[in-house]
Formats: sequence, C-alpha cells, structure tokens
Amino acid sequence: MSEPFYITTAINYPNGRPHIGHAYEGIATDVVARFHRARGRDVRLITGTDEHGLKMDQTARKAGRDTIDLATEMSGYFREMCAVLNIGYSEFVRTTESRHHAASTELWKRMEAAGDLYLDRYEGWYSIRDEAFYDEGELTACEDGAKLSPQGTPVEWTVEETWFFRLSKYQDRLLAHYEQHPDFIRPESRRNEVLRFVEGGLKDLSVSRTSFDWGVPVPDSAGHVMYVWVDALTTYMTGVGFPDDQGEMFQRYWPADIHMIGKDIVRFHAVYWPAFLMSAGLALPKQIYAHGFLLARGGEKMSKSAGNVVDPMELAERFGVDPLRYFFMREIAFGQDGSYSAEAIVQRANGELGNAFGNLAQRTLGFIAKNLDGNLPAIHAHEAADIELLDAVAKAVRTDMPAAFETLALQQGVEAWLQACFACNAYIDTQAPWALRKTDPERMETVLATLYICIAQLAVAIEPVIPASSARLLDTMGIAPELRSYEAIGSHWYSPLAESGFRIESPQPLFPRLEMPEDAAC
RNA sequence: GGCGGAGUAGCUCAGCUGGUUAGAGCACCGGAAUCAUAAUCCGGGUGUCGGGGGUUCAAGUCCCUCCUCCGCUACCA
Repeated sequence: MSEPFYITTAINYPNGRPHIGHAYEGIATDVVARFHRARGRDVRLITGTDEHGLKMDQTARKAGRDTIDLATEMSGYFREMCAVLNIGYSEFVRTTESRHHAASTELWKRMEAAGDLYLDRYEGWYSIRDEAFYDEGELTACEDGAKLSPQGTPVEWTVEETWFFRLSKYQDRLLAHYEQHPDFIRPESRRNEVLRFVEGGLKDLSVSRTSFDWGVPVPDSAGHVMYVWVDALTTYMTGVGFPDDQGEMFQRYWPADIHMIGKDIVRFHAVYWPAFLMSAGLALPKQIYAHGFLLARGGEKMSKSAGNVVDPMELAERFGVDPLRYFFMREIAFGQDGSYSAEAIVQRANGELGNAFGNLAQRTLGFIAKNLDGNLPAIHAHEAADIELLDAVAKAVRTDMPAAFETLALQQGVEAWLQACFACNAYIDTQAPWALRKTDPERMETVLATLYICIAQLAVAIEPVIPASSARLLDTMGIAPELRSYEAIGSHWYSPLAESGFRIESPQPLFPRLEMPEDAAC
C-alpha cells in the first residue's frame, strides 16, 4: 500500500456562511492533497465545523431555534462550499457528533491521567464574545466607563470554577521540539513569532467553562464543558478514528503531515495543540502551515454595487470554479497575504488559462481533428527542437513543479508550468505545422505529435489546481486514468494510443473567455 | 516600548553567502504570423532598488540613522 499523507483544513466556526478566506484555505488544502495523490500517496483530507461555544448557542436562541438545528444548517453551507469548489474531503467532521464527543472525552481523560489538569478558581475579566479571559492591563475603557477587550468586545468581571491545563510545564519540551523540527511551524516568520511567545513564558490555560453548556461535557465534572479550542483541535483526531488509537485508520494516518491554518490561529495550533498531544502521549503533527489573508485590492470595501463580490460561491458562479482555483494558487505567494479583484481574476483566467494553455490545446487538437481526420499523427524522427521542447516540459512537469509543490511554494509551481506552456506556444509558431502541411507533411506530423505529448503532460501536471478542466481535456485526448500521474505521463504512451486507432473529436474551448467587469474598471 | 518583516519598472513581485550594462510576468510601444478562444510569436525597459550617511576596489545586497507600512508582543496609564 502506498505511503499515507494526512492533511487537514482548520475546523471552521460556522457563525456565518463561508467567506472567501474559507474558500481559499479549502482550495489550497485540496490542491496539496491532489498533488500528493498524483504523486502516488494515499491521501486523507479532513475538514469540518466547530459548532460549540456560547456564540452559536446565543445566535440560535435569538432566532428561537434549537442550537443543533442552526448548527446543522450552517455546517451545511460549508459542505456545499466544498462540493461547489471541488474540495475533495475524505470526511467532514462536526464537533457536535457523538464520535467527536468520544474523541474529546478520551483526550481529556488522558491529559487528566497525566496529571496535567487541575480545578481552580478563575477571577478576571471575561469576554463572552471572545470566550476568553483578559488581564486588567489588556482592557480599554470606553466613554460610558464600561471595559472593552483588545478586540473591542464587552467584558465582565467573572468568578468561575475552571479546569486548568498545565501548559507552563510544557514550555521546555515545546521549545525543544521547535528546535529539533525546524519545519514544524511554517512559514519562517510565524515560527519566529511562536518561538518568541513561548520563550517569554507560558501560563497555565483555562480549559473549561461553566457559564454555558453548549459543548463537550467535562468527564465527571458536572456543569463544566470543555473550552472550545480543546474540542475543536481534537477534530483532527476524530477524523482518523480516535479514540480507537489502535485502529487501522489512526495507525495509518496519525500524525497529520500538514495542518493547514490561517495565520490568526497559529498559537492554538503551534503551542496549545502540541502541548495537549504531548500530555496525552500522542505523536505531534509534522507541520503547521499558516497561510495569509486575502484582501480586496486597495483595501477597498467590498459591495455588490462596486462589483467586487466576496461570496466565494458567487465568484465561482461568475468566473468558474477552475479559474478561481487557478487564480488563488497563481496570484498569491502562498504563506503571504494577497489581494484579489474581479479584474485580476479575469486577467489571470483569460491571459494564462485561456490564452496560454487552453488556446494551445485548442489550436493543436483542432488542427489534428481538422487536417488529420482526428487520427493521431505518427512520429517520424525527432529533431533538436522537439527534444528541446520535450526536455523543457519534462523538467517543468516532473522536476520543478513537484519540487515547488512539495514545499508548498504553490505559486512557483504554477509559474514553472506556465513557462512550459509558453515554450509550447513558441515551438508551434516556430515550427508552423500549418505551413508544413503543404511542404513537409511528415515533419508536420512529428511536430503535432510532439505537441500532443507535451499538452498531455501539462494537463496532468496542473490537474491538482484545475481538476475538472484537466480531466475534461485528458478525456478528450484519450489519456487513460492510470496515465494521469506525474510519473506515468512521462512514459511512452503516445505511439500505442496513436496505433490503437483512437481518434480525437474536434475540441471545445476549455476556458471560455471572461468579460472584464465594466463597473470595477478604473 | 521590544522583537521581526516589508519598502526594487505603471501594477504584482524575484533578486542566495556584496562582483559584469538591476530581472520576470502583466500593462505599454513596434514588428511577424494567420493553425487557434481577436488567441500566438519576436523585439523594445519604461528604474535616483524608501531618504541620508558609512564600510569597500566594488552595495539593491553589509553597518548606522531617519521615514512609511505590516505582524507578534509588552507596558505605562
């Protein structure tokens, strides 16, 4: 059986419909998952929703609904987003599921058995909205004398009994782990932030609440539910069968290769989570990767009237799923913040997917369909120019792209692919098969065959980013499913296919031209 | 306040341990081609590398300083 690869998205809090940030993270995670699958790994991708906490409960009550009812509805929007954007999760985990309660309870018991949980009284300023305590010094006073948290939410003096986790005990072990595993937190800038934070000293963490009951009950401690982050993080284990830690699934996939998260929740994943796992005697994930945020270009406020829609579903509807996926991977340096706009999406989609790649396929395959009656031309003898192109494409597809994707340099990977597309266009213009048709038909056949091979390789290579479009093109080209991997598409499949009598249909454009939005131009 | 990152062509950015005339893509200008989704190809750099000072034979690259933006963190109150 092939080597396992386990990747997760952050577990989303469904207090609203998914926004563009959720879409971005989901797509990036899916691209990485598909990449590893195309490399032959046995991939498991877990996503889900974190439905506990006071906010969810309150929102439901205000609407006069059962909390679970609201959670189910909201969670559904996240599933729907995955379906529409082609985010292929292996399982979708909801924190309200009983299997997840079981996982969280087991984690809790293990931390307790390790002597890392103790009951104490907590007095301090508590923000219901943030579900967090703050020190006096962190607060600001507003005009009417009320106190506000650093996030600007109201706080009240609260005295409550709460379970604490001995986070302070793990400071040295965490630092040692960061030291021994330089890639545990990426990118580098986030790693440095975490290092400094932990070096500055860790306080024990309050990990239960008594002010509400919408959560996972703390075992044998009536009135307490687990702090949302304890159970939210546990989702990553629920997704591979925990608490059955001797089970085949957990044994096979745990620990995760990558937890993909946003830069705002680095601390929970890079400090609290590994400490919980150490306490419970479980292996730590190999990498926490914090991506950046998406901003509207120019920081401008988004509104439908301005034409820069933010709802990812609307973007997908308007521009197409694959163009949107391509845009995210191509435009933004993964790990850094990025900006998006309708103009930028249209420009990438038309200029690169449409013109450079789609049109390359269209002109080549169309030429074969029209002039050779769809019969794949024979290769007579390769000339230096052919070898040069084949080498350039092979390097991009089997060396540069995988190397970049392996380290999540997604933008560079796509860049390498695009350069190979450019090389094919330069080749077709230089060789001019339309002129060879009259002067040297055999040479024309070799040129077209060379391009056919290159296009198939390019389609396979970009499949993780634009899966539906690639599949459509490869179907048109008669490329068998087992050839659709980085390695296999480099084998000698062309002549057997040509000799099998396969005939190509006149192709339809892969990426219809998108209109530049009028109202957003400036 | 401390720590860290960033400031390079109209736009988005690349420039590792200092070393030939500072690069890429897009945009723009000129030309070629006409198989193709008016798509493609070739040529052209349009730049006080944030300001100032310094080290060096040589600095976008190192040092100092100032300005601006961002992230993390702290504190006064």
